[in-house]
Amino acid sequence: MGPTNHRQLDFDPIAEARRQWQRRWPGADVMAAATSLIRAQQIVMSTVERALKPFDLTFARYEALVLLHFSRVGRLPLGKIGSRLQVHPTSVTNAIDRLEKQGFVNRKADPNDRRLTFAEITPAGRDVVERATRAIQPSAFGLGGLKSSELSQLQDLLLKLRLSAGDFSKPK
Amino acid sequence: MGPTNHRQLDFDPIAEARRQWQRRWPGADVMAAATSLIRAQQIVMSTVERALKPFDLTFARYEALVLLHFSRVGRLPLGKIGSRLQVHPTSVTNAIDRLEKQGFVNRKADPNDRRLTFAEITPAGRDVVERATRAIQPSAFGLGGLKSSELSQLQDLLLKLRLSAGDFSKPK
DNA sequence: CCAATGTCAGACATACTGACATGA
DNA sequence: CTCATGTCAGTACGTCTGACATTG
Repeated sequence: MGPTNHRQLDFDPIAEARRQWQRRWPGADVMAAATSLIRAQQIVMSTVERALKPFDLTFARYEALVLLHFSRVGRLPLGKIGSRLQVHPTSVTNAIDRLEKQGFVNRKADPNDRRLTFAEITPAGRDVVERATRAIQPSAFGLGGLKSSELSQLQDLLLKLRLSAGDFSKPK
Repeated sequence: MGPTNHRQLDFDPIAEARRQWQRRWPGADVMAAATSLIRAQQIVMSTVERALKPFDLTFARYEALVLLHFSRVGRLPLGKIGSRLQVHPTSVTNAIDRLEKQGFVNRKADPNDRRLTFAEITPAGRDVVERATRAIQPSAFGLGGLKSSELSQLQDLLLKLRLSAGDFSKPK
């Protein structure tokens, strides 16, 4: 997931691409913004994964653990995890398989609707989330270069983007 | 790569996560921004990949083709492609293998330094890039919801982020 | 001898498809 | 019957590690 360790370039490859793109095609600005977004995500992702590695967690599994940790009773049906995290059902099955092997969650059947499978976080699971989260903090998710005002500006823009793309429907 | 088709949520899962995070851990704002970034990237990525699918191109291979198309003589050493696109050497080998099988690039040895391998874009390659790019345009890379001023605001913030993370060294 | 470049094999992680069993 | 939920097998892709041959 994380991108690679590479010699640093001494120029902005995106600015360069934008220049070239502009010569032949429309939409150079959208392209540049999109590419920047992708790069930025790679930075964030690799920063977090580096911090999670000692705990043998990937970001996907960490996210699932956090979600369970936050849930009222420490358990959620797999389907709900998938829709919250926007991942494919089979990916959820896979992630939970892994977490179960690691002893961080258990599977439990729902007595009421026996089609459902709950994933329930274990004490060991709660423990790693806490420790992993502490390990992530100093890296600031790779966003340490932004001021607090810039962070919220960024969030606003991304929210607008997500809303327009139908990431979720208008709350209230 | 694109994330999944899912029932739309009727609330913002990130806002919800931020609320919960804030109760127990510091850095809720950074977390929310980072998560938003990841989601936004998924939107952009899946939009582009959807548009590229008819051409049997992935985003990685499309990027490589664009890079070659933009290059002076239509050819670059594999290593250069890797550092520009920030991908692992083996990923480059892999992508070029694919593109070669598709007839979009050829490999050529460098007569001067025989350690180097050039990837050279073919006429068929130039043709798909052109067509694929036209196919992407209407989707605006998933960024159609942002005004032009917002796009450049976003770009500025991401540039700041990339610079602070050492994505490349100060130009000029 | 040492460094750089590209390739290969093997291991993972995620995503997607299609099929399926279970149960509401 | 149908629909929903989760699982499984199989496929594809990209990333990474470690080893290697070639060449400068």
